[in-house]
Amino acid sequence: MGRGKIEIKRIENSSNRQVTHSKRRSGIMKKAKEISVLCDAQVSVVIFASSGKMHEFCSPSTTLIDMLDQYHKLSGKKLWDAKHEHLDNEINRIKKDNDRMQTELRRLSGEDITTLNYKELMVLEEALENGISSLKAKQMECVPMMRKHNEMLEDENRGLQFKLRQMHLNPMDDQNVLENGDVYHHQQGVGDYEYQMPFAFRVQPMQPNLQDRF
Amino acid sequence: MGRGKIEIKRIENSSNRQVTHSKRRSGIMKKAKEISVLCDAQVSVVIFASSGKMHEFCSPSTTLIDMLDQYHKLSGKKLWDAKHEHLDNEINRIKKDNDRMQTELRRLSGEDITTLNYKELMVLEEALENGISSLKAKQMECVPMMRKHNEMLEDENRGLQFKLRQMHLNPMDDQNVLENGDVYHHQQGVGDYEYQMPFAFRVQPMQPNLQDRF
DNA sequence: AACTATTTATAACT
DNA sequence: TAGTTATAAATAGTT
Repeated sequence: MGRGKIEIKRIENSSNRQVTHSKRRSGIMKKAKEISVLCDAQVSVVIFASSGKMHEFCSPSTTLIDMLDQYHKLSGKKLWDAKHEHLDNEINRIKKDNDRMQTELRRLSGEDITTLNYKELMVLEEALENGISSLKAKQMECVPMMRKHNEMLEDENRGLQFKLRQMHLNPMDDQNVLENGDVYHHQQGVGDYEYQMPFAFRVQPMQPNLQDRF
Repeated sequence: MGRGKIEIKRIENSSNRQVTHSKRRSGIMKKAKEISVLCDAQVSVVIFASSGKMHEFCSPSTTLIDMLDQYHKLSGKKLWDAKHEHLDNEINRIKKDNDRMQTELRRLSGEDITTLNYKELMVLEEALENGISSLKAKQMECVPMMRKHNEMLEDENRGLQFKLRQMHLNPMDDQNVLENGDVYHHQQGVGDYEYQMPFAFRVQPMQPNLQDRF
């Protein structure tokens, strides 16, 4: 393609060679860019002139490093030294572990179990039941602590209610002004008659249903 | 260059894209070879199709590794170190994920929960309960299949018992020799009186407790 | 670096 | 999928 056909062999004239290099290089780079766009391909071109100058093209969707990674995987040829290979292997190993655990977690949470057969479902069920029973055992250990906590809350409750009663008996006292500066107002549903009742009948645990979990 | 001019943008038709990829790729490879000969250049071309297939050209006087070494020197871009760092980062990231999932799995199986507080235990419990309920739902889908299987087993059971009774009525007949060549012997706990009873009273499901799981 | 005659690449078609 | 052909694009030799 040109004024005359040329034989494909080294151009001896250095100047001509340089010109042809420049022209053809830009041609190749253009073609590389075009195929990457037209065909959604990842392309890397690296050209060293005999002068030592380097030129490169890499499709914008990727990097040379990523391409070399893929090259490594697909061709099987080892481009890196042993150290990199070791890291690569470790990544693969950990990734496998990762996938395995991810699958297991998903299954334990009830997702992606449609492909499991009956036997696998039974194994899964056993694992879940074991987890539940261990958990219940652990929760049992909390009972005494929870009871103590409950008692503390009840005490506090009594104290607060006492304070409220005091305020009612002595309205507009200093104690009537709460700590944040707001003036106390009656809460809905709290009748005055409550303040005449003995403490013991009025105190309610603040989390009455908590012990239902055990 | 062709029957018509085309715009340089992704070819949507997959088949056309593949054909164009193949044609243009061979064009680029040819050009790469030509410039390497004509201009005494070192050229590396690597192309990944969107299908994942890889093709490469490397001028015969060198190797990809040598070229990457030169690239390293000339561009100043650290392919190795960058690669190394990149791998290290990825390993750390994945390892963190790994640890997180491992902990979660251990907790779901009831281990290492002594350090959890009450709130965390409740979250865990909820996860386990959700898993169980999803699982039960899935198991319910198996009921019809299991029932069918049960019926098949019961039928087979009837057939076998009938065969056994025949052998008892006609001892040392041809039928007395089982298919695998063994001679039939009484099984423990099967009394002769059974063979006088109507079928319907003797047949038992082979896995009587199977349905208890549901 | 620009031009252009010619070769080469390839888009559409078979 | 591979081969053909009309046309677009690349480029060798020239200015």
